[in-house]
Amino acid sequence: MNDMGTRSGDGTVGKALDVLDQVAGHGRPMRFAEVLAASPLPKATLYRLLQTLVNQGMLRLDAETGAYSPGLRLVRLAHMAWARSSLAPIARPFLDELSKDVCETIHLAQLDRGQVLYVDKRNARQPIEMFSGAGKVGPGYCTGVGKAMLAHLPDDERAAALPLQAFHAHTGHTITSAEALEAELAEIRAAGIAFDREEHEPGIICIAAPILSPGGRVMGALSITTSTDRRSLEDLATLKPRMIATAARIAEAASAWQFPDRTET
Amino acid sequence: MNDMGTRSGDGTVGKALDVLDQVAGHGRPMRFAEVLAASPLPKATLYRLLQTLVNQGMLRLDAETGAYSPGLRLVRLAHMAWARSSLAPIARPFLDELSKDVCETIHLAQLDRGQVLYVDKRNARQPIEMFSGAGKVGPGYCTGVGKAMLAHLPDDERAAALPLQAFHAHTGHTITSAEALEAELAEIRAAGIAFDREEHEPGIICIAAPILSPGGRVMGALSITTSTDRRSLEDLATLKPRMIATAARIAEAASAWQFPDRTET
DNA sequence: GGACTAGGTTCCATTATTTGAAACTTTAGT
DNA sequence: ACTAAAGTTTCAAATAATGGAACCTAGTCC
Repeated sequence: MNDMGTRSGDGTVGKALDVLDQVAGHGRPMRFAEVLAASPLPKATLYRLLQTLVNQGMLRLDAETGAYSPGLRLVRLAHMAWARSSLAPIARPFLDELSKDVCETIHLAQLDRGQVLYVDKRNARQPIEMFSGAGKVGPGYCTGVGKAMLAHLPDDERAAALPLQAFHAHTGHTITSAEALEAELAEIRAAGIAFDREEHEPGIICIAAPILSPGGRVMGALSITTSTDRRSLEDLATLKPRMIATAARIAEAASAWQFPDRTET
Repeated sequence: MNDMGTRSGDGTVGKALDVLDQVAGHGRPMRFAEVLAASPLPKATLYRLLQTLVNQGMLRLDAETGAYSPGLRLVRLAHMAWARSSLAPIARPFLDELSKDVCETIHLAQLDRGQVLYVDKRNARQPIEMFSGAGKVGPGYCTGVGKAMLAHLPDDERAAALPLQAFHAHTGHTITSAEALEAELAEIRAAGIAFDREEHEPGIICIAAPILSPGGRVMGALSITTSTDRRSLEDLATLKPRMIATAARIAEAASAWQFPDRTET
């Protein structure tokens, strides 16, 4: 519903993946007509595309209801992607430790096209909520992790990421312009830490630290979230050293995990 | 000019997904030349396909090393697929309970083209091993969950699934022919429960129950795994009532979760 | 230093694949 | 039985994919 100029249709494959996103992103199984209504593609084209995707196991077509839903092949790919391309497996022990330490919700996130992609999570209460946390996306401009990562992006990438932000005013505290965000990012860069001051949800605040490679590249970010009636921002700020330390240890572990190829300059 | 027996075939999209599988399935980032060597596609074609996949965020191309790895967009899709098309989110509380009850490894699995796809897992010791369990695939003919699911498949689907089995003799106990498997499946169907009698790994046994919809369709299976030096098969068998009960409750919860469409006949 | 080599990228005429309006079939509603 | 809507197939035209070969580029060897 926000910015339309999404992925430029990379030929047939692009279209197919768009359809996949469409169907997978929808909250429940979609009938053909529904998909058709939501897609710019003509009937016949869409039809064959869906057929192909089902054939490939990326979508599942329920014979009973004739509705499409994400296929199990995605779960398989999912595993591979998460296990190898995300910080989550590496960061897990550190998150566990931090979680035991401070009893608050913890997020581990990475940046994907200017958006925040949560790749792991620890809940205050529950031992662990598995996939339920991993894979979710959120806005970059009004979350702690988002701002922490954007702040430390190289100039050109940051310039590319800012126009992708929706700048929707979720609350009265939300930053709603690229200029204001740039200013905030500069502060965050200087401070080494980011805060979410009820910018996304009223009553919800967080402190976030970027995870930077030895070369200074942004690898991800982690955050501790709480609510204003449990803790104050000042209170959260006292966690800064622990967050920085944890972020550093994750970065170190991630670098060590690098394959014996060329490491960074 | 495609009379050579390509498995996928489905036009450009099929090829692209094959490449995706190839790269994601490989244990570590792949350089272009590596992918090329492992692919039947000509250089230029592969090159453009990879470009497209990177463009679409399904793969990531590390600028430093020029190596391809799974992209974060997959993680996003992953989440959706897992959250909506698998039993895992629904079954979680029941698995937790069962896990607390019996202190053994528990698996939740679904069937994907005759193969077992594990969608959730509880470890005996460790709190939870996250993705490390979900997304993995295993053989259908020599695992408890696999046999439990195959046993309750409708005749035509079972007939389609059996030829997909590898029937590799992992151990001396492995069932190595379709006929023998059919006989075992009939027994399992009658007993309502399946055992893995060291058929996959020596010393590893398990008891597995199918999760059947009210209409009798196979939705998945769950299993409790242990080793012969900790428990005997007879010992495991005493867990049967609890497994059946848990499976029934999961099935019920899953049915209740069905969207207000047409429910099963 | 120069020339060799392997990995990576681009060109472009050819060709297969995709396209989509429309016709057709099936399913659901009255 | 009739009608409307959803789903499926057809086929000529248009488009996008193809892949052999040329072309870079960076590293290596003599």
